Amino acid sequence: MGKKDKNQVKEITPMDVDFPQWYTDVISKTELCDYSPVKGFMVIRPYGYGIWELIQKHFDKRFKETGHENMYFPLLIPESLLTKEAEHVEGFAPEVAWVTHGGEKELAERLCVRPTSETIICSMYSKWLNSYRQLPFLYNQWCSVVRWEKTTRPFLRTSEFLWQEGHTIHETAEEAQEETMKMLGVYKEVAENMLALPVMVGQKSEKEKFAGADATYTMEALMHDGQALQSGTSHNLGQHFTKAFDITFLDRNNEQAYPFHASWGVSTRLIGGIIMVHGDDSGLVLPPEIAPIQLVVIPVAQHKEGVLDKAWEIGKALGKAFRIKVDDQDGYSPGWKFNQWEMKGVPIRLEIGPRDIENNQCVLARRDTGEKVSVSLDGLEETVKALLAEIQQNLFDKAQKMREEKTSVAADMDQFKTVLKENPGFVKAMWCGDRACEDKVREETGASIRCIPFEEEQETLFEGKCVCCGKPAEKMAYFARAY
RNA sequence: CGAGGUGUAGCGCAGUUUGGUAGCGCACAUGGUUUGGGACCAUGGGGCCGGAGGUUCGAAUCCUCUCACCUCGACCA
Repeated sequence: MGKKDKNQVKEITPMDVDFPQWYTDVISKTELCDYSPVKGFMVIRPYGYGIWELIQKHFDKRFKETGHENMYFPLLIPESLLTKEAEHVEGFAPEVAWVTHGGEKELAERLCVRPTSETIICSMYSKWLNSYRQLPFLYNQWCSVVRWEKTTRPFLRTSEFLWQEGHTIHETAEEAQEETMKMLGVYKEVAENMLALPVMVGQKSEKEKFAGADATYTMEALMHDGQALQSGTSHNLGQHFTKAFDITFLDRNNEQAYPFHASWGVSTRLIGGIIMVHGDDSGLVLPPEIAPIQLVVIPVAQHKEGVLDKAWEIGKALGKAFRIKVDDQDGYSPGWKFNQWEMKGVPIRLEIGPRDIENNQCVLARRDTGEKVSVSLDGLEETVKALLAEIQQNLFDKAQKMREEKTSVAADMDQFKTVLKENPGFVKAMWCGDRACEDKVREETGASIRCIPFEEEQETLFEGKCVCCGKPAEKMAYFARAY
């Protein structure tokens, strides 16, 4: 894009100048969300909610394909339930909101607004489960949760956020682990194929794991500014909650046993990830799979005979196969519309004017590259379909390339600091497993362990010496500063 | 919760130092000319200057106290 064009989008601060400002500019100018009267609570506007609905659709489809059913649990959880699992309450207590009154009357027991639903769900599971024949329980719920955050940012960290939480119960530890890994795999697949977000997957350190889990697995995406975003987590909760909530069943040996539990979630934070991975100085760039509008038809010289009719004819035909909009607003120049829809991240713009109609063609402009081509109106649906697929793939490839460019290795602390400063992003380094080393890296560099990759992705760097203490280390970890 | 910053029309800002009729750009409305990368002319509507106290003949401006929001840190999806 030329200099002149860049200057035309006056409303958005360039990324290089001020990345956080760029982010807030983009979300407000594109009307994804707005601030509400209550701090930390955001209003998701139609365009932003449209993206969320599509994200939901893709994940929900895969959840159902993997055997899960949706359900819904209440918003409020009695204090006595929340406090049953010790690690869990310790982790969440500082950020729960409490309901103390019903009308004017003080409640006998205060109720918390769910920060997550393990406790209320397990309290019900214990009523429902009797026999191994009923297992596994494969349930999910779409809802919102509240965590009273001190610092909030739209989509990335809000006091209330929309998410899904899957809660499954299994006969054996192996099955719970299998489910945990399977859902992490589903997350990665949808993130990469539908949201075009390349993610690193792996395990969280003890320090970073979920309060009340045996193990937490995560997918981590890398943003344009080199910071990582935890984009989804899958927890193996072992028997922490099943024991605390006395969930028991008669097993195959006719003995009472505690089952094994897994939970997994993704949230509206993903929208923040999409913005910060794909966006540019002109605004949003949306992957076709989750774009509320995949193609916008812009009539040129629309006052002229036949132009609007043709635009609508094309729009209606394409509308059967794609999510489209015909921008026939009067009083805005085509140039203004071009910029407007570019800012909104619509993958393809279709221009149709008198010259095109004469030649039985139209102009297609792609958002990801800015490239414009004239194509025939014959076979247009196929052309558009292929182009959308190409854009989807290109966005993923670009993001992956960016991540690779922003990934460094470090042998020791000095090198760690240098590479992180010169090329902010992921730093691959050996880690001995000691909490002290993890803390020290964090303290001195601001980077935390984002994930410890699985066997197949593991490498031994620098003769297996811990980046911090130099002692033998078996595992390589991905470090980064994070949102 | 620590450190900075900002609150004036829907949005972006000037005006505050030195108190004296509340302004500019964009957006909005109406009419007209335009329309292949943010068109132009004319006319018009819109404000307890975040809130509460105080000083003063007079406060957006000075003083005190508050509230909200943004950014950066510490903590989390």
